[in-house]
Amino acid sequence: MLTDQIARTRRFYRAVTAESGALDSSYLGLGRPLGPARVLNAIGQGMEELDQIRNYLRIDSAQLSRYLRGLEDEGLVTTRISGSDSRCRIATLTDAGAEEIRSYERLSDEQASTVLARHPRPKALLDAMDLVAIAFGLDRTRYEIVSPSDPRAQACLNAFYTELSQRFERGFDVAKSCDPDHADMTPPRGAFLLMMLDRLPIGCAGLKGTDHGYAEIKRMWITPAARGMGLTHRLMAEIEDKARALGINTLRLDTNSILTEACAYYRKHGWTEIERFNPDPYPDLFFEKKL
Amino acid sequence: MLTDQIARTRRFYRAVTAESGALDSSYLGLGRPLGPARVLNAIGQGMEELDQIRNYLRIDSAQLSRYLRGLEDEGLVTTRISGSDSRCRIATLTDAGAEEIRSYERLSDEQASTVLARHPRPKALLDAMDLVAIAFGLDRTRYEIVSPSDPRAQACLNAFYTELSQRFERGFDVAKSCDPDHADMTPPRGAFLLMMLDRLPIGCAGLKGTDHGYAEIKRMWITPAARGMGLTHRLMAEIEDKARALGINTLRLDTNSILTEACAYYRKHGWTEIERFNPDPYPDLFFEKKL
DNA sequence: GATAATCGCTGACAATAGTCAGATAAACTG
DNA sequence: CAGTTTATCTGACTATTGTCAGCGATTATC
Repeated sequence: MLTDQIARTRRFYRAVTAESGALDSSYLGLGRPLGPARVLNAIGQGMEELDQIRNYLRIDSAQLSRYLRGLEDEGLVTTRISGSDSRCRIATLTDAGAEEIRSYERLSDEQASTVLARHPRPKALLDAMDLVAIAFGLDRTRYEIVSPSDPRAQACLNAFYTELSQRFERGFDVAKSCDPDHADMTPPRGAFLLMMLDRLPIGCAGLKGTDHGYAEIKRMWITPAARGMGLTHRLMAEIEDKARALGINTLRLDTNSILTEACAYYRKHGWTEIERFNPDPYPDLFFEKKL
Repeated sequence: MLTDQIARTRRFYRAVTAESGALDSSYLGLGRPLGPARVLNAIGQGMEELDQIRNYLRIDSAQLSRYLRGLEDEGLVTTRISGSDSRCRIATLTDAGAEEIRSYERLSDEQASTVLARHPRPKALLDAMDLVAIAFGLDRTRYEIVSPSDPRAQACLNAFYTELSQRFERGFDVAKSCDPDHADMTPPRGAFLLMMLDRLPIGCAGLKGTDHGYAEIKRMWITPAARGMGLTHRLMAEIEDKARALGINTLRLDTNSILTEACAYYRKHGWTEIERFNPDPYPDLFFEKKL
């Protein structure tokens, strides 16, 4: 049975490497050799320090130097000396470079939508791709502090509310819940944290400042495809760090005993159950943690 | 929402290309440049005609020639002139070549099991990988006629029986069903057909010869990850071809009205409902088709 | 403030991959 | 059987990628 699982995994690898042959060559669709194209693309993804680019693309310093000079000659990239350490250099796209990146993006988008369009069950395929992408990308997650009204934050929140309304017997209506003021979840009073993989959010958590000597954790959510992989712990650790950085030393949160995984997590990780501290109708369990 | 789907698809691509960088270099783990390694591997996969190899690897004729000569010099491959067309050549692995392939296989197996071992929900990951692999590999399906006792056939049949026992209200017990004699599903009386993707079966169908002027289609099954993509039709077309080749001109089958997708398919594709023609307790619908 | 370490650059190669124009032999076509 | 097509191979290049040693300039270390 294990050999069967290995065979399935290898079949997957074969399928995607066969498929992504087409993807790799789309880099080349721009009529540029792979090396410089990858560098241009890395810069377009926001990588600036040469060190970072070298590390990501795993190319030699001499190689990168030559690629960069080539891209500079073509007027796609400029480099300047870093302010903080004048040994280091920073690469930036010129307008022409940015335009070239955009055309690459368009091409990739087209390819992606072709893949989806060709499939009779795009939703199932997307879910499967999410699971795989998250499984493989766990080490590349990043955090971002955004406004609670950021569209990516809103997307997470909507998914969260939808899930609550399905899990709670009597449904869930945000309007009836204590929806935190945006100001309370914005620095310096609080924060709203997104966990990102590539450019998509896979989880969120809100830190709501109060005037009562503690802050609350609100709207803690991880996308279903990413559950069971210890991401909750990472996200909580990250938001606790943020809280400490804001000078907060007591955290509270409310939850519902229906959300068994969450409750188990809190009990196991230094949270202690306390008395109800707000009138919100949905929660029935309340926790506190000293930082 | 569509842009979101595209972003998810592209995240998937990024994840697997980042991941399969490791995979690609495992080719190189053998200490051989990518080109010759790919050729060696293609031959190891059973590709023999140079034309076929060139086509699969998309490499130039001159290039392949040189790679082959290099592999010959190393004693990993021999080439001989094809019997049917002496312009063509056939490449075969030597023992040393086969051993090198095996060490590559071991490496790939190890990598695959590492990926699985690292994941907290290997079953979900495997299901997702299957779905993706099948979606991407649809054009590479092959058919194979095997004995019904072949382990791959047995794996399909067990999956089929398990599914039936879940879908039928009173469960399913093969022993109580009319389990066809293996001889009836073996040429020249009949056949057992596997639909393969890479080296794994994704579906099966049995053709059971009888002495009553017709043959029966039995044990028609497609793996869940591959459903909704028109594979039933392909598999049915293939087995009808096989039936014709065996000189069969009337097909019958039995099914249960619970299996709504299957019934809808039969009605739509030239099958006409007929009276019960066997005493099997599980089916309640009977079809016939003239070829 | 001397010494060591780091960063990016250039030069000099070596290895690998891709391309094209014939050459040769075999097979197909009428 | 002459002419054409096909499959493979060789030679001659070019393009691309990978590697190493060493050079200035700058920064870290003691």
